[in-house]
Amino acid sequence: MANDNKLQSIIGHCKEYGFIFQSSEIYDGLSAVYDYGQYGAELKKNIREYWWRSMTQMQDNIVGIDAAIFMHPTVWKASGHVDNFSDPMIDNKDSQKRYRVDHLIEAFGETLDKEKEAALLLVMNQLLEANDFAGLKQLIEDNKISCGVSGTCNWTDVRQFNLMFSTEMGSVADEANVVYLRPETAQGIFVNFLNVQKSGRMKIPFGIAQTGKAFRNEIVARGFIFRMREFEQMEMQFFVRPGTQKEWYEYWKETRMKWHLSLGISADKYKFHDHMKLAHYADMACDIEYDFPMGFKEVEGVHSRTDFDLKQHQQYSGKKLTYFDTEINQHYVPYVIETSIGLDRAVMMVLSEAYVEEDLSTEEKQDSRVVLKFPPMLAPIKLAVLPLTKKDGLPEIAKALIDECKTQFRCFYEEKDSIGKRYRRMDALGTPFCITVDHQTKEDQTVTIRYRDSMLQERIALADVKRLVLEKVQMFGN
RNA sequence: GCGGGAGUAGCUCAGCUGGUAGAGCGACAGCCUUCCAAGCUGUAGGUCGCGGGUUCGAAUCUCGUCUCCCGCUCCA
Repeated sequence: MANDNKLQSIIGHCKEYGFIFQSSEIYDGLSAVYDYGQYGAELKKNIREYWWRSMTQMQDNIVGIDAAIFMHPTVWKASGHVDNFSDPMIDNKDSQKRYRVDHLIEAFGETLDKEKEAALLLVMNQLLEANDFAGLKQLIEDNKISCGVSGTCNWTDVRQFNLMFSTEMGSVADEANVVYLRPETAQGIFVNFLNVQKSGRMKIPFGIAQTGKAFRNEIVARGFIFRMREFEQMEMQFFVRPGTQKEWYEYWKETRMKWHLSLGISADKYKFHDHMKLAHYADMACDIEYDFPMGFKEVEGVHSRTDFDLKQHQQYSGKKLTYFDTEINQHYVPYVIETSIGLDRAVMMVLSEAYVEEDLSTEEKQDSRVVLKFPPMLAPIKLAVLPLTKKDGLPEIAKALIDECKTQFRCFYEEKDSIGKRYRRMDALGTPFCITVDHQTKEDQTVTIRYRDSMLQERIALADVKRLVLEKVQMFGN
């Protein structure tokens, strides 16, 4: 319950302080679509940047690309999304339970003997292939398949939910011009596999990374920015020699977990969730789950995708997508290990982790603050410079310091209200460092630096500010 | 999609046995010149989510709709 309140508080805080707004709010909003505000955009950009540099700059054998959202429609036939990304569903009217039709029938099949089960599944698959929804409903009714909750056979019609958005390309809106908004970014990498490998003279094992928007027409999209219809993925496809996928899968599981821990988040907030039921392309798969305010939920997936995708594209395009491995003198279609993290989920994770309501009450008075304890490298604003008063030349000194620092990192200037109030405002935005310029600054060129998390203050030389902050906000220290 | 809850100022909410809106905080301007919010003065800001109905009159009653939250469901 307290966690429900925490999610509410975070959502409210995000809106009030310019991190995340609902899309089209003045028109009542658009369901499950959100906009990033002035600070949210900075935060998101910083997380993306940290991921990008971790996965490209810091790696010897991974390069980044930026593929288009639109792709040839056949891509999605080859990937299996046209056929598998839409699930026929049926509801039981009495229990209000919804089932995927294939799951419902398969579960019933397991109660039959082997022969009958096989016959049932054969019929089901034929009907699924033909998109014969009436036939599927008939099949359910003929077999008197009942709802596990209500026990009745009072079913709605079978309905289709296609999770891909589509639109038309070109001026003529006919069937031939339908294009999809990509439901995942991965295919942009697979179709460019040879382009990158050849032009970059890449040798296996190597990886291709990219970040970008993807779109899914979720039936129910909820949980703030956890499940949105338009979202951003950050993913990397690592191409390996067939047979070595197991070791690389383990390698990337571990490497990606280290990345998460490098955000300063403790290990007990994470767990791996191995997939028992694998997607059609995978031979091993797991999720990295983070303990969100609403419980452990997937933030990242690590999948061993085998050679499924490249083989499919090879088949559908008629183009060879093989690699010649000079070490073993062999042509082969590489196997792929995928790491795929939702950027918006990462934002939500970082926000959940950072958001703290602190009770600062003393015997004399009640006091509290809301503080976002972002890792400094991710904070939207790195440094606030605050003149203690707005006269006696203090603002001039403060502004000169800002001018000195703003080429390197985001700064914020504020002279209104009491110094304590300004500190608290910066806490609410997650600014890790505040510099206060006072009268003593004019005497000895020192200022007060105040730390967000500890609220401690110390006197440092004005000339050292830029270097000190730069050291603390860099992404990769020594 | 089903069930439950909610929508009034930037935020938290009051007003809801019908008579066209208030508080606290916040914001802005000024005073104070203060090293951890809540000192003083002043100002701005709301067709009460949207649409229809009942009524002389609707924030209030009623119907519809949109959005958000929770649970179920779903989730490559």
